[in-house]
Amino acid sequence: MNKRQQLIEQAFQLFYQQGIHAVGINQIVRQAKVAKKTLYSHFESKDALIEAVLAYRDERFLVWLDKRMTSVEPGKPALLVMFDALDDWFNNRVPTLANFHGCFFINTCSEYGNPESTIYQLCQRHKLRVRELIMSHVKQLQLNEDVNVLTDRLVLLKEGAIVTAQVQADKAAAKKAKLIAEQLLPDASLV
Amino acid sequence: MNKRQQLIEQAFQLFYQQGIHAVGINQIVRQAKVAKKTLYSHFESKDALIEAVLAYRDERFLVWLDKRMTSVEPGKPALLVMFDALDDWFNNRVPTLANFHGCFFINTCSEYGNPESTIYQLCQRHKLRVRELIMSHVKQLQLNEDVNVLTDRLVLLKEGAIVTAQVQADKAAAKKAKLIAEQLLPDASLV
DNA sequence: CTCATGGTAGACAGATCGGTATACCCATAT
DNA sequence: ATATGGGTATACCGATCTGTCTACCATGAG
Repeated sequence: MNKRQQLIEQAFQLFYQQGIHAVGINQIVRQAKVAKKTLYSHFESKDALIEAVLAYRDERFLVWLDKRMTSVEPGKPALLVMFDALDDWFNNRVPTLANFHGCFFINTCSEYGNPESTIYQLCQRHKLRVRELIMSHVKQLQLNEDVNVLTDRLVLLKEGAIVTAQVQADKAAAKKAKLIAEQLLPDASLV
Repeated sequence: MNKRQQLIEQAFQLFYQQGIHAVGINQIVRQAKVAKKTLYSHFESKDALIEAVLAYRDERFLVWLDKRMTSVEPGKPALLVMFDALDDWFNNRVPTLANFHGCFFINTCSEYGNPESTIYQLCQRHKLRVRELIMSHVKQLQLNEDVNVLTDRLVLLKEGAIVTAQVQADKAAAKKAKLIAEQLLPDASLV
């Protein structure tokens, strides 16, 4: 019973469902069944807790996506299965990621308008890490074209799908994005 | 000097740059140079003000986008110029829309997790209206394919570009999305 | 046994929140 | 001449926020 982890996980749940500013410290400690003093012995402020929550979610999300993408043949299948994974996420078939409420990092950036802030930059870093993961699979395609270009396009489709699934409540957004991705990826996965 | 409008515009500026929850009523009236009582004579609560701000931005954005898209030949050029318009927005070349801080409606949904709330639904409605605008131009293509499918794809690219420009600070996101859109749109704009 | 450690429960402090009330000002229309 | 409507400025209310402090409890090591 690691209190620190308990706090992080409970804080994430609340932040993700209701937004960070809308959730108070008292609510977190109450639901985590932890004394307020314990929270402040582990984290020096609410901001420090938020940063820990971002790191936790970053890790969770990347491990999950990496596992899904390496569970099939490398190259085109791996890139396409990413959209199947997103589809599972949007439709709440991934308990690890909690009930879908959009991308936690996009949401957090929306709440913290200032790009100079540590919190904002942690969100950017997460997106960069996801991009790196996708790019590593794009490289397996062994294309002549620029790897960055194709990576950017897939990332853009992914972000578009996430936001559409959230705001428009379009649970089929991942499937739609996948169809576009299929058009972007060359038929011969390995030359 | 319409005080009501003054309040809406100043509130929008602050909400858009800092997030709604992060901005207090006192800050709004101070910067709008309006007495607090005047605010509450025009709006019965902060939520009512937020709703008015959403309606204001909805109108502004749609008029702007509509003008841009009808300023060129209908069909494919109109759909592609949308991405040029987004590019201008992302790079702060559209004073009407204020300095780019992502999509105000996506940001607001991120802060108001509950899809049942009026505020959330106003955001959805805005996105639906933008979709309708895009679809009206897709129809001009006179395609055999399903109009909804192509519309959804263009919307997805648009959302992806907005989020990428915001979180990743990728100011070229619109140009990248445009290249994908060109690939999706048929060469012959009118059969 | 003793005592340090890490925990609980919750009162408290100081600031700020949304919203109301008071007191005053001033232009215009009757 | 005066009454009224819309505005200003600001004190105030109760609630809630982050963060601190006090007092107590349990457990395991020396």
